[in-house]
Amino acid sequence: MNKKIAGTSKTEPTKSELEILQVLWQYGPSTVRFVNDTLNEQKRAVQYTSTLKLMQIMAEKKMLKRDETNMKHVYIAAMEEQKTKGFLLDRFVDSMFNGSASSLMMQLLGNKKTSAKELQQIKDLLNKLDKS
Amino acid sequence: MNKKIAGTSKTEPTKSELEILQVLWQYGPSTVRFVNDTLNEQKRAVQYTSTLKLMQIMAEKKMLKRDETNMKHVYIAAMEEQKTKGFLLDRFVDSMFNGSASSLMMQLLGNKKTSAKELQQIKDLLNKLDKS
DNA sequence: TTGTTCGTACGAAAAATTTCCTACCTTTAC
DNA sequence: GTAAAGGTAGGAAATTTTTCGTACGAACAA
Repeated sequence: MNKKIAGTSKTEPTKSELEILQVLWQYGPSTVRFVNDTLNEQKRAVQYTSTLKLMQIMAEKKMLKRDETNMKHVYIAAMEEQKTKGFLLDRFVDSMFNGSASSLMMQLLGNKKTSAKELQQIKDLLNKLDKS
Repeated sequence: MNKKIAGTSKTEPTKSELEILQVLWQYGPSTVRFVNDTLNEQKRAVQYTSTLKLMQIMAEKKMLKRDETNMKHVYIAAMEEQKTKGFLLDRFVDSMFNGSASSLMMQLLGNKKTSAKELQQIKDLLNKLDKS
């Protein structure tokens, strides 16, 4: 009746946590200062200590590792980018499109004018899959 | 300072709200009882009054409309399925894949989950886009 | 009638998430 | 040396989201 999917780890990043992960994935191991600056620049206003606190929590949860040898601690994403994105994407497709990738594509292509270049890349991708 | 949410159109369903929207999109106008039963069957254990409360809140926020002519109120999704899904998908792609549809595809197809049939449907879709 | 079942309304608690204040230490500039 | 700048830790508050208890009215069967 109320079944959980086997293997679903409890490590599910919240929205803010995901933002931080994105920065670490994109730029690699970083200090809190750098992450915070990047967030403020790319996303939204947020206080230094808020980012700090969140990253500390994430480290506790083992989402991040950190190098404390220096005073400026350096944080590293402990969740793999591909795995995490794959997991989240799967769940997104499941809950929003009944697990149908083509439904998602339809929505994606119908909704937004995807550039010709994007389209071509997708086609190439599909062709590659054919041949392998 | 702010007392009402009504005007503040924050068109962003939470996780639970989205679950309810899905039921209404899938089955059309429904009573709380039906939605609650469906959630318990398809998703997870949740008390009737919890679902009721949430749907009342959603009605306040204008996410749902409701017909009160009968004792059993009937709720209707006020957010369009396509629009909402499109919006959420866009945001998902933007935040997770830098807005790149092909990156998303790559990730999606890299996951073993996509069937051959799905692949074919996606190809057909792309071909259709070519011709139009 | 009467009691059981099913419905809504409302308040508030509980839980989850996010934010920031304060204390205190280290490094750097002068 | 001293002050300013920049760092961490931790607690607590603020917010958002979710859950549920309680009250009470309507429907319905016996």
